[in-house]
Amino acid sequence: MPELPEVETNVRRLRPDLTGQTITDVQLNWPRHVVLPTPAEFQTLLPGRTVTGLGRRGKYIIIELAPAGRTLLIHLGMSGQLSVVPADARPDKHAHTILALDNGRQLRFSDTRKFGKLYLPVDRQQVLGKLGPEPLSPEFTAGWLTKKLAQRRRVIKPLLLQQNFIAGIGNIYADESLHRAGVDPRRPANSLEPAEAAALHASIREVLAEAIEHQGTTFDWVYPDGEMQERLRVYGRGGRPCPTCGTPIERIVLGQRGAHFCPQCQQ
DNA sequence: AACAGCCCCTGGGTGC
DNA sequence: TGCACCCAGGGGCTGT
Repeated sequence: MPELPEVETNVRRLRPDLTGQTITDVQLNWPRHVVLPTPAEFQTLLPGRTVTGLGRRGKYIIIELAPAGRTLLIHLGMSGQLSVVPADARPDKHAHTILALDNGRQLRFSDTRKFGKLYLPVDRQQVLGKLGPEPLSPEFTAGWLTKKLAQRRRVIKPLLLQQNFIAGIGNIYADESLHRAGVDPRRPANSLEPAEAAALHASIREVLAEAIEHQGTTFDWVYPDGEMQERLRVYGRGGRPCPTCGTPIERIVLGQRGAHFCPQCQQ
């Protein structure tokens, strides 16, 4: 499940392959991936535009284009993957959107579960405007988090997943951050003491930064579960011992979503 | 503001 | 080997 670190890794890998390339053709094999404008407009607006840079906001990939006036935004959903390959590379039955580039290569968007989304807005704020702060940016401070948590009665774990609260945290890193901070995922946000909020702030940044660091070396984007599991302390480890204290990890459902935590370490 | 419920999808897992 | 079934998950939407 691509969260902020995986999206960031994608951006870094794609940047050298895409920057400076001009899109010559758009193939839409699953038009419903396109949220806006209409698939037909998407198809006519892209050819002739050149990629001038790549960025990220939350879990969105931002592809800057020239001439300006439109920005390509991609959300990978749960199973989305992007790759740049030669046009004659082996066809991929899940490559639902294919952008032909003028260097004979293609940007392929594959998404087996089809939760991904493509946008080509005039104003990117139309899509990104409601997102909360970037957790790795300077504006995301312990003070900010402490203040915001005090204002919310919502349970902390589902709150961390709200993209309009903080951008980029998904189920995996929410669970991992709470474990590292020693905070029970069921606690109301406003029950956290300032010291706990500060610990959570630090944990979120550490967990995300470490994950980004590791994508570069071990994470081959197609999840090699072995590598992945080793790194995760609670996520997906229900029933297995907590790496810190040995107590079996519990798995419960919170806000319609699986939550994993150590009942001993997280209070 | 909060939250339950539903929907979109499909590979992978389980039970028969 | 195959079939029926259930589930996870990001996020948008509706209804309470």
